[in-house]
Amino acid sequence: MSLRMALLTLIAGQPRSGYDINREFDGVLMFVWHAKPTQVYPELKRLAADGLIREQDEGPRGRRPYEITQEGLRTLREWLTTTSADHSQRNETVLRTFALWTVEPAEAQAFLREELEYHRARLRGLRVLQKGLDLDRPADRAALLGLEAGVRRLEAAASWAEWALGVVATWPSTTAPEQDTG
Amino acid sequence: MSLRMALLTLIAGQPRSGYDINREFDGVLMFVWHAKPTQVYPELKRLAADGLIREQDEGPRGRRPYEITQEGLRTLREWLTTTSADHSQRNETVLRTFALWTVEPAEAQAFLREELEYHRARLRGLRVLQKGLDLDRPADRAALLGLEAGVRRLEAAASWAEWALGVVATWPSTTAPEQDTG
DNA sequence: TGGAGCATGTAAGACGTTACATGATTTA
DNA sequence: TAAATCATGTAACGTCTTACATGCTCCA
Repeated sequence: MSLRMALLTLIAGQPRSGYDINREFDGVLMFVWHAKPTQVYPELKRLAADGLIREQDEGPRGRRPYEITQEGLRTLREWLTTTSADHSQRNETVLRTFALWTVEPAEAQAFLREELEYHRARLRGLRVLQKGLDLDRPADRAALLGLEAGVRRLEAAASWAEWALGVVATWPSTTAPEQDTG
Repeated sequence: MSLRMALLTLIAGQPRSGYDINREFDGVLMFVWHAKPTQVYPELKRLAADGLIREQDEGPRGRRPYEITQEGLRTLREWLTTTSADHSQRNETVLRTFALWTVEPAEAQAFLREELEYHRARLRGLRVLQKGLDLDRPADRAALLGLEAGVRRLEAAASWAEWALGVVATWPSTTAPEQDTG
């Protein structure tokens, strides 16, 4: 259900084609929602068939931009005000962390260093995007909040990885299990 | 693929039945991984058929606890060391945030207050769990890192919601659009 | 003119959820 | 002895991914 709402949210902000949406799913929205092109295009057709979005005139290079309809906007508002958010998440970084005790501390540290680097790089990207917003546009004012959520999450993830690296440094090797020194 | 790894991770930490695992997916692991009982039970059967886990003697009340095998542990280590984590995420709270400009500021604030309360409540729960860990057990040492990741994420989410409430307070009503006062 | 990227799609299969089913054990 | 909870499952359906297909346009 939420893929529909993700598409409506993007198109409500400004008219977009499937291709535009796919680029967002690969970029900014990677930490919010994502879908493959093969899922996006048929869903856009369905939204149009249901009257929630409308195909605009074909743009350059065969683009098919969609705009939101009154009915689409109404559906989006209803979703926001009458249903509550699903808080269940899937986070592979944390899942792997729970299994880290099964590998050598050196391997665990390699994993954490990779995570640290990844989150730092993403953080830089988000901050650039945040500066590009036009706060006179209501949709961009909301995007500011959304991007700030991403920035704070990435900062938390990066500082966690740094902290975890220090903790793992104190772990005994798995092949030479801990022994008391008494 | 990662559901298998989530199950292996849990069972590697200590033997567990499907029921145990379902309770974890509903509780601690809600921000890490989740699956419904109807997906968990068949997957456990498959893992056992593949020799990655082994059914122990039937416990009280018809419980069927599984323990990890050497082959299962080897598979888990290989996953950790030879593949890298998928960082794509789905976060309905942030998705909804991008659409918040379509509703009245008062409705947006109600949403943010609900989020704030939710994250604060979860945070308290995680901190209790973290205190219950036995750091002499390697699996619990890894769990400490995992739970800390959750704590930091929830802290970030709560402080973001507080900040966002302040920002939304400055938004003009959608029915009475902004006008310059000059 | 040939390669990279633009832009949209179909089909098959894997993964995940919802609805439903079953029986045992503990507690009131 | 009735209700709540424990504990495991099947079937149908919906969502998402992977593999494959097509043609256009920009740039070197």
